[in-house]
Amino acid sequence: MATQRDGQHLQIRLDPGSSIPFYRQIILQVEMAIADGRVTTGYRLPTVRGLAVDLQINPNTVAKAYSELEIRGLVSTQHGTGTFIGEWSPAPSEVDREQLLSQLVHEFMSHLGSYGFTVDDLRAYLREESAKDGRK
Amino acid sequence: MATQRDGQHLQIRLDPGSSIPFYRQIILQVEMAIADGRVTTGYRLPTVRGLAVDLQINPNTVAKAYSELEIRGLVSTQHGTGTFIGEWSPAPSEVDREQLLSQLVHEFMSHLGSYGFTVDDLRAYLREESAKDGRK
Amino acid sequence: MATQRDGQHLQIRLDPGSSIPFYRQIILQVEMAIADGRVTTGYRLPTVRGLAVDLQINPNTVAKAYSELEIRGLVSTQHGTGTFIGEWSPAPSEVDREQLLSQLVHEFMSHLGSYGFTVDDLRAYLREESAKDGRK
Amino acid sequence: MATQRDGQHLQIRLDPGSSIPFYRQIILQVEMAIADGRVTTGYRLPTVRGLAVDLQINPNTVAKAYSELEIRGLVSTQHGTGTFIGEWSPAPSEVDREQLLSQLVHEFMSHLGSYGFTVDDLRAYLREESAKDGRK
DNA sequence: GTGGTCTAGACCACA
DNA sequence: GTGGTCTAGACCACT
Repeated sequence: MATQRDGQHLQIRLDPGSSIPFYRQIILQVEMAIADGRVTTGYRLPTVRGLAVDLQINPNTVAKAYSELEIRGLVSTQHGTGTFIGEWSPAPSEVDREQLLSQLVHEFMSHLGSYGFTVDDLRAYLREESAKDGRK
Repeated sequence: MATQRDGQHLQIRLDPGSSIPFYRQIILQVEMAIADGRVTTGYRLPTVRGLAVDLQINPNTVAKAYSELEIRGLVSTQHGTGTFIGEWSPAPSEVDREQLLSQLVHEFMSHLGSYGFTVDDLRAYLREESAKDGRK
Repeated sequence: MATQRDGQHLQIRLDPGSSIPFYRQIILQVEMAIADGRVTTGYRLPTVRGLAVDLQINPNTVAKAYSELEIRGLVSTQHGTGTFIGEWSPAPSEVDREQLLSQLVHEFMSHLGSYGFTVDDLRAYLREESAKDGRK
Repeated sequence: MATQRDGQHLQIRLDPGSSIPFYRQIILQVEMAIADGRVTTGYRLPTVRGLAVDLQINPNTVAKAYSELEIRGLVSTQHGTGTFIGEWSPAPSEVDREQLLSQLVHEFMSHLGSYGFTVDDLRAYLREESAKDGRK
């Protein structure tokens, strides 16, 4: 098990071949790490320069990613100290959240419909994804 | 009544929020409609101008989409008559469909994320929905 | 009255002497224009390059400001078309909003207290500000 | 009991969200406490280390603040004894106080803005509150 | 022409 | 050492 600890917390990797821009790949990976609970409030992200060297990209690109994360309230940055995972914004009532989710999903389904996908396609896809994650 | 199921065939809808450009959204929706048989050889696509007005976008954008569809051989344009689904319409591969679905889902998840929802919230929601539907 | 129409909608000006960075000055002025109702949903902001020339600053700086506004959901940008004032995000219930405002104000007052300011100082300040605006 | 009103004299609190750096927040709060007489000549400030622990910040930051206060002649440091409010403590001018208040309010408004509140919402709220207090 | 991304590099302020 | 701001300039994709 110990051999598996690597990249357990937050190991950012870029796919230069992807059409997703670098800064967005970083954002997505940080978001995922938060969603998965791999990192939580107070966790310190790699420094802008450090990550830039690691990924062999320009520091500005990392900074742009961190900056967007901060605007969204996912991380908070302390000048001269570093960038940290923030607290989750206070959740509205559970009922409201459920309603909101329902609305968002329905909008999305109508959108998927334009491409000929059905709810079952979505379910199947999520099932596969979850299977893949399990194998990893 | 059956003649009136127009919207069932090809109802193009754009998502301005998506990172997929308009012209590509149009292409994908036409492709997918061909793929699952909602439209077949000889079906007449909406006119460039008509669709542009409908979608409230620049006619050039529609034209670009149609043009690319023609290059790929999926549709053929009859000057002064309209644009029609071609005779030999190679359906997009399952892999392409899966990729598209994947991209759409990931974008949606990122969207959900900004409201603080996780993949698991989505899974849970779909599970509940499916349970409800079962009961009905 | 007609002589007063200038800069009525959105006239952005930078104060190079201010300690507030350029991109933030732009953000603040757009926010103000929205808050004042000088611009509303659908209003098209100056182009990135155009504004940069006007203000004699680097286009990237304008882009950074617009980008933050977009992340916050205040504007929405359409690639190749421009940047537009967005719709207001759907408001939660009035009661919740009132509670939220109350909480925020109380936090702020406690903060002001550390500097020796009182609620009355705040009231007086706002009164002056409103007087100034009226004069303009 | 009167000897226990400690927090009344000088209770320093930091706002990590503010754009005002920590060291400056400390300086301003000490200045303002002097200005409105909450602390006077001979009052002993918290120790550098003690305050750093309290505020959970780097001692260097507290030291920097105290050092600047000493340069301005507002406090004097007695090696091995502590830091004390000086004998001649020029109070910050009214203009400075107004500027500070202005900055704090503007920052707060920007904060409120991200929740969709406007200056007018704030005004309305304060008006209501004042009405309520009057009734009490 | 529009915005988006990325680089290189400079200078500043905070801890 | 940390992050923040700004410039200059290149290249790309969308309308």
